[in-house]
Amino acid sequence: MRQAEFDREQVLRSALKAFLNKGYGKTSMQDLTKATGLHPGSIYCAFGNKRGLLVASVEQYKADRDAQFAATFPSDAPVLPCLKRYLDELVNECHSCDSSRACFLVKALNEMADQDAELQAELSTSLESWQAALEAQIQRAKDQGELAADKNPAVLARYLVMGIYGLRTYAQTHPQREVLQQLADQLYLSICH
Amino acid sequence: MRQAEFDREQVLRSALKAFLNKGYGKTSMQDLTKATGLHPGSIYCAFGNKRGLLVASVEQYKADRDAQFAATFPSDAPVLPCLKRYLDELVNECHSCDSSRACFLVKALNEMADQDAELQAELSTSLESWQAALEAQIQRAKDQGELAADKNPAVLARYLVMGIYGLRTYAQTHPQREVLQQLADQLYLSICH
DNA sequence: GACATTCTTGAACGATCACTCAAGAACTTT
DNA sequence: AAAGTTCTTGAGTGATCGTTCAAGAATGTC
Repeated sequence: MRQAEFDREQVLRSALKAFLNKGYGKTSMQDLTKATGLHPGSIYCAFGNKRGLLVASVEQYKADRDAQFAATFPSDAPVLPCLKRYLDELVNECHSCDSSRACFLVKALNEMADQDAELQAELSTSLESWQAALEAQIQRAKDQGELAADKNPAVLARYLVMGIYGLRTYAQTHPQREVLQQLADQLYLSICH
Repeated sequence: MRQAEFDREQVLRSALKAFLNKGYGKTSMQDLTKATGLHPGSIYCAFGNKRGLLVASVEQYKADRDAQFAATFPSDAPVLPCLKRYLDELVNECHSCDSSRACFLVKALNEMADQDAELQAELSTSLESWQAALEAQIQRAKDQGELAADKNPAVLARYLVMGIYGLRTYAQTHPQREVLQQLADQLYLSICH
């Protein structure tokens, strides 16, 4: 017996970065071997093919984001300050130079949806569960009296998701911190009134 | 002398549709010859190369959108009803089956920005001038007393652009009319208070 | 109707792509 | 330390890509 020599999570994060930089279609296997340090044969042994590496990268991304989400919204804390911090972190991420301004799920969806129905379905349900998690937090805020009783959490969550999509897109032409921060603040106020 | 046999505008709209369907990278010249009815040589004669066809398509798209914008915002009409109608048309467009849910400018920007700085700059300025046109309308609404005097047109226009980006992205996973219409209405209210 | 000019046609080219596989390297077991 | 097993290596494969170009078709001029 002999164990594989690479760290799967690290490989997936490297691949993800490569995909984010160039997009799936224009990331060649050569790019991926350089980014991950793995040779073609190893990649095909571990992930089947290029698409398999993308799928695995998506899952890793999802897991990382879920962990980050849970850390930002502790279950015993007031919700609205956490939401504010969540948006501030989003602004930071969009402002930073590395090309993680776009959400990987949305970017993959935009590029692949027309040609890969299966992947589209998986990405859609991931985004759906993210929206559901936001909705649950808004519901909790309502239950705790942080939000007016006449608010509809489902509607607010949808609007919030739309706003975050828009913010990430806007950041691609306007990465200036002040602009993004102002937009995020307006979005926050739209939710809280 | 002999004139070219194809209608340039129609060719560009066909090419644009092909690019929108598959994305620039995955639209092959074979796809483009089929979509436009032109043979490779004719395309290269008229537009230089594949990228040239994209650039020309972008310009055609821009011109078409500008005309549509001018038609939606007549200079002698009240602004807010026009804005409402503008958003309703957007909902219609996102709801329709053909794959024009994404703005071509944004789609191209997302796919090409990292690899084509020149195109990125052109797309950015196009989007900028669109935002400026929206800002001018909002300013006019303010001047005509349709909006409160303490509103900042530049800030509102930015927020509106962000919201439209978000709506178009949201439509890619949720093309249902009711959902999109509700989001558009919320966005409209965020602008008008 | 014949010549000159321009446009159209589509087969062919080099480059690049995702992917394969047989040989060598490295680790575990005995 | 030697054998056995698994992982690693990277040159090679067929397919597809964007692009070219020389020959043929169609138009305008005399």
